[in-house]
Amino acid sequence: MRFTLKQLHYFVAAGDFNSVTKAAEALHVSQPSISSAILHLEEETGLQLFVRHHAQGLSLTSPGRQFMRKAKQLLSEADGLAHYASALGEEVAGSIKIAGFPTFTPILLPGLIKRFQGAYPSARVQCDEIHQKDIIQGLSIGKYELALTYDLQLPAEVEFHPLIEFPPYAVLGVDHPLANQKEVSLKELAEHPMVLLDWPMSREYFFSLFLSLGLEPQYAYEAQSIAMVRGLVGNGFGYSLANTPMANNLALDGTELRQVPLKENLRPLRMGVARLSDLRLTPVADAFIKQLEAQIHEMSDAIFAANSLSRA
Amino acid sequence: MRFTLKQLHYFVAAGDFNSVTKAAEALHVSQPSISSAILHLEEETGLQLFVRHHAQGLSLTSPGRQFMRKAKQLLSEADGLAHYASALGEEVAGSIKIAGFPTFTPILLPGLIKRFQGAYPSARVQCDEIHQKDIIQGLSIGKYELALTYDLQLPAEVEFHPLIEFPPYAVLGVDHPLANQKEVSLKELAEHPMVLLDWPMSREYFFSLFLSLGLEPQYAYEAQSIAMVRGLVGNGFGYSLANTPMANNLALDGTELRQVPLKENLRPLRMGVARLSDLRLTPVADAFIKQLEAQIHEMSDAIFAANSLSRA
DNA sequence: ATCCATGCATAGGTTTTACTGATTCAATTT
DNA sequence: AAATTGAATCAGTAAAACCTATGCATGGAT
Repeated sequence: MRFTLKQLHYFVAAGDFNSVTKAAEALHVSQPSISSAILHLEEETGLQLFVRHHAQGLSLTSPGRQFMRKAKQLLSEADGLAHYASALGEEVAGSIKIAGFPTFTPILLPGLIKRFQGAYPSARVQCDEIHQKDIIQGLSIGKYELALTYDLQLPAEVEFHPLIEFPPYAVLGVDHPLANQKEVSLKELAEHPMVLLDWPMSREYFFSLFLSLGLEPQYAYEAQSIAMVRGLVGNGFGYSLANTPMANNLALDGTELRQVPLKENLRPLRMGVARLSDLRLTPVADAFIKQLEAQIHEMSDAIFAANSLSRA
Repeated sequence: MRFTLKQLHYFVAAGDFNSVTKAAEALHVSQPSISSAILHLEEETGLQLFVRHHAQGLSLTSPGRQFMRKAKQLLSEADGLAHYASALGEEVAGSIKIAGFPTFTPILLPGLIKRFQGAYPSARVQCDEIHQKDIIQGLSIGKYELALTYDLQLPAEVEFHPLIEFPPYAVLGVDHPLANQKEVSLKELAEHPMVLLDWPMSREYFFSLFLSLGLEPQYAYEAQSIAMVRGLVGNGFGYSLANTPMANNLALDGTELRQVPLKENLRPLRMGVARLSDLRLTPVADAFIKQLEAQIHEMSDAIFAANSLSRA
């Protein structure tokens, strides 16, 4: 870098006033400061920027005027950067990049993002749907400012704020022998074939539920997506277990599903916001968390209503 | 200004390398220099730009990444300004603003500008047609880098390079009693009414020609433009005097004119390039002068040919 | 014509900032 | 446990930015 923003600033002021002295007064610095900034720029660019008039200031040369036009532009862009930075630090503006665990993200986030961007139009949300290991990795290298996930396998440097608990429930095809019960026990289910959501953390969690009661599930199918699990269950391949409440009881192929609560009081999953504990949050992130809490609050009512319906 | 380009540069390097130490090596400065630049920017913007990882460098936070994007942009624009300045100083680029005396400017410049911009496509010429007083004023305040004018009334700080001499000649309507002579003397002309080009410097110059022979012209009309002078002469209001050779012997209204040389050996006008003596010329200006000299050279041949024709 | 005022440039000295080498501190790897 | 990595901190120094005072050339007033 062969010049500083300060030098450009001094030069531009002198050019605007056609006077070193007036520029110095306006900028509250001494006259030699302005003078030397100009001299430095002239030296550096090899251009004669001003014609000096004895005892009556100076005036821009033709190249001086051309250089000044561009210099002003650069200064205003530098100013823009300063404003941009302070906006990032003080206002709800800019973008936030977050990670979401893939089970509930498609249910929770679309409405939340809509709500958030309605409240803060100059903010943007970008969410990656990824698994716990990548969430933790992404948080710790600062790739994501926040993550929406379960409090499982989180290391010490990640801070977790729980928002809602999801107890596990059974998902059954309408033709399943247990589909019409008000409740069903894991013990009963263990007799039947199960469709497993074969995801890193989910797999162990569901297995642990059976294990805690001394049971062992029979896997009929290990599917890689929730849509596939629901399709398989809808087509009678077996029951499945889930935590994330879903407001839709049709699989993608239109087959019908039942959500049935479990008799046993099993360890629920706690969903919440995870963040790096020593990372200062931006205003966007703070605002996003607030909107998230409100959204969860409203949704738990809706979920409760939906659950009531499915029970009826 | 709350940050310097250097700080941004250091920060961006650290962001690119995800390492303070690597950035320091790359920029050939010490590691604390980079560190403090980052700290300063974080302090100044109020943003946490990096997440520090013990013993394994650092990584950009989400706001850090956003800030870095803009910072890189600003740096590249600063670089652009540096290049722009050095182009102005070293290449034939940018624009040149010149002044031209209004008599010959419309004859000389259109072709010259065409030629010049053909040779240097990234250069622009802007010419004001103004009178001597404004030319001198404009040169001395650096408004014009060059002026094409006569060497009359030029102050000491203006340097003049003569290019061509224009002897005065008579302009007559075809029906003028003296129109068919090969040559005409001022003495003869002084008996007839004259159409005067009533311009500051021209007025005195033409008068001085008569004065030098102890004559006095009779002004029939004092016109404010060359077009008007030619129209009046063409319509028989009187003769006129001119220096600037013109390749067209029709007035704007189509009436015909004759150019007749003067018998007396009168002081010609010297046309040339004027510039402020202590103003360093840009490469554009230098190139323009060269093109001008070539143009004048070619045109004097053409003018000579035209004059011969008018004599025949 | 002389004197004063104007305004940029320069000089000398001081304060501020920037930079470096050495060290510390925390975590990671061996 | 020891060695290594890599950022932060510290203290000393070099550089730069800045200010006051002065010089110098000119324009305008008396």
